[in-house]
Amino acid sequence: MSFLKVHDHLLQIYGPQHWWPARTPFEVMVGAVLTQNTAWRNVEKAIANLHAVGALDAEALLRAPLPRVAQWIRPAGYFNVKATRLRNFCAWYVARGGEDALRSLETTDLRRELLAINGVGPETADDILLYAFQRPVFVVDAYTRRIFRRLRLVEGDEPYNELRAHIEARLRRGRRELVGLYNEYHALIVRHGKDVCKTKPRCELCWLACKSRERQAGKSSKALQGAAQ
DNA sequence: ACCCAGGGTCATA
DNA sequence: TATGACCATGGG
Repeated sequence: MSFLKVHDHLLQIYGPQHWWPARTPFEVMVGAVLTQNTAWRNVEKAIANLHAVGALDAEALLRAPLPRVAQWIRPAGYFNVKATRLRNFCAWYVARGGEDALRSLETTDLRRELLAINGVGPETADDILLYAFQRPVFVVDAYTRRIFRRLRLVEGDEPYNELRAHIEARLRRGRRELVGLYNEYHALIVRHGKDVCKTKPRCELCWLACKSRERQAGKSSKALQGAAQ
C-alpha cells in the first residue's frame, strides 16, 4: 500500500473536497490561524463575524483594538491568544507588502518567514503555503499521523519536517500535478479523520488498515516463535 | 459530566 | 530534545 494508493482510495470513497473553503487567499490565512485545535464550524462563525464587520482585512484587523478582535473571533476558542496571533500575522503581512509582494517569494523563504511569526507553527504555515499560495507542500496534521500509522506506513511520532519530507518524496514519483494532489490529499485525510470507523460498515480504507495491523501482529508473533526455538 | 476539535507557545528538566 | 500546562468555545 503506497501513499499514492491511499489517496486514490480516499478520493474514491469521499470524492473531491474542494478545499480550502474561503473566498480569498487572505481568508484562507485567517482561517488557518483560527482553526488551530478547533472544530471548523466554530471557525466559520468567527470568520462570519469578521466578514460582517468588514474586518476580514489585514489593515482593518490592525486598526481594531485587540479586545474587540477577541470578541469577534470568540466562537473559535482561545480568543485572546488567537487575537494576538492574528495581529502578529497581519503585522507581518502588511509590513511585507501584502499578497502580491509575498507571491514572488520562494517557498522555502516564505515558510521561514511564516514560522518566524509568533503563533504560526509548521502546520499553519503549510496550510497557508498550500492553500493560499498554491505551493507544493504536503500538510501534516494529527489525522495524517494517525491514518498512516494505522496503515503501518510511518511510526507516527516523527518530527514534523521529517514526516513531511518522507511523504513528499514518495508522492513526487507519481507523475502528477503536486499542488492539486497535496490539496486534495490533506482535505481527504481530514474528511476521513472526522468519521473514521464511525460508519456502520467499515469503509474500505479502515478495513485495509485493520488488515495491515493484523499482518504486523502476525509477523511479530512469528518472530517471537522463531526466537523461542 | 467528559472528550475532542483542521495547534502553538512557554517553562522546565 | 522532550514532556507538561495552558489557552476556551461548541458539539457529541
